[in-house]
Amino acid sequence: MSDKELTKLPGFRDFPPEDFARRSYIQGAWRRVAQRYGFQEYDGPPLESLDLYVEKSGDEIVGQLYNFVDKGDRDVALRPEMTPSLARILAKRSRGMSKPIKWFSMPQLFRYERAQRGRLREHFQWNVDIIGESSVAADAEVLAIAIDGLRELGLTDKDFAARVSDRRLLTALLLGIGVREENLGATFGVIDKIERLPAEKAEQLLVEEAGLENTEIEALKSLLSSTRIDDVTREFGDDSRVAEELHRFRQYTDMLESMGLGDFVELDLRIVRGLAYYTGIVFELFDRKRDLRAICGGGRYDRLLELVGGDPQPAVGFGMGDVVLGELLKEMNLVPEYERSLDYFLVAVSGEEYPAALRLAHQLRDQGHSVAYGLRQQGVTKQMKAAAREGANTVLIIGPDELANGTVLVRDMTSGEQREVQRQEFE
RNA sequence: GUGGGCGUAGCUCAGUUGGUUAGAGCGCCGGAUUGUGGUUCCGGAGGUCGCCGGUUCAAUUCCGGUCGUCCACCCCA
Repeated sequence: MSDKELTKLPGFRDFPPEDFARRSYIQGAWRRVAQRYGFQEYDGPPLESLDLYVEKSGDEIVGQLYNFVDKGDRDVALRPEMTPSLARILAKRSRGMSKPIKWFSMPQLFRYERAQRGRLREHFQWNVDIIGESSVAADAEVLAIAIDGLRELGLTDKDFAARVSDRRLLTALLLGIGVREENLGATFGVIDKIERLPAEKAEQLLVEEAGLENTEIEALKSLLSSTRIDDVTREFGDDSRVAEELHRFRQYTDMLESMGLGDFVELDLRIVRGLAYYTGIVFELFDRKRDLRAICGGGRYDRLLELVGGDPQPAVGFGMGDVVLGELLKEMNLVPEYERSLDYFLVAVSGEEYPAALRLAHQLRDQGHSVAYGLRQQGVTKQMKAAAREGANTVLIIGPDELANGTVLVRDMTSGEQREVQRQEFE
């Protein structure tokens, strides 16, 4: 051993069994829900070519890439998000696949930045995507899955909500209130962070960076404070392009309403999403108390497959990380207590019975039961303690008497009752 | 990347106004108990007081640096 202590890298997590159990609990819920919607699981490599991200994901992501040069002189990066990999995987083969393609994954993702609450250098993210379907029903399906993923973990509409918007709708609205086409990008940028800015600062940016006039700013403020589609329709719906976008957006929310998920969904035009590749409906899931960062974010990205060199395919999906979600679950007391559990624990009283115990243990294992026993010769007390520690439901005791009689003492560890049973009954 | 809090046993923490052998609870190991667990009792192991340097007769304690961690900011898939 070196005298220097080996520690884990900053921002990375260990998963001893208690923590691994929590991770499995979350991932199990994700997997069940995805399968319930008919989605197929896939994965890709954790290490990708740097090029996959530098032009497609936007500067924010590239600045936080966990990247390096490998021994083959290749510029590589640990994947910071899954969508580019998905696009790459599908780029070549999607042409021959029946549509829509409904895939999900739970990749471990990486970024290089200082760790803080809800953000580490590594996390697991549930990714769910529908490729090859431009209908708004696909958008609704994807949001429904995200919501159900949280419902599956015991969260309700009292705990979280989806804030939804549509970049196409927002574009039409901005053009409608007089924002010039060349200023759209900058305006989006300011809207994206408007919640985090003081009001004066936001207005200043809208004038200086987005080139907006005062009247436009007033209209924009009214827009962004709208939480009901009806209000937006009344105020801005005369514009034919806006009306068209509103129609689709209403279909979207109506579908979620029909599913019974209406109470989870709120219009919020301030949701833009930082990622460069989103093209349509976008959404984020937040805890109601707003203590935490976004639990989940997603939307439509119809251009991405084309950008990575594949066939153009409409696409919509989301990513949900395990770190923020884990904190919310802990806060809500929705993480089940970790317990070991075992069907049977065998006790050999004197050591003479060890061969018979091994034989019985293996018969039970062949039948599919979980079975353990002491791995060294110890007194019965010790073995019973071990049985309790491992969470045994039933202890099977074989001593000299049982060995002679061909029986086994069956002890129910919950009730404490025990009875003698012929060993053959377990065969 | 910037600023601040914190770093003492496996875990949660106490303590030392600078002074000999640094403590508790929980956990772990052993025993009470050579055919019976979860309770109880007794005993034990486990610490270079994060690391490096400075001040001092003497540093776990004061000072500086560094690393780690947490929080906030920047940013946010």
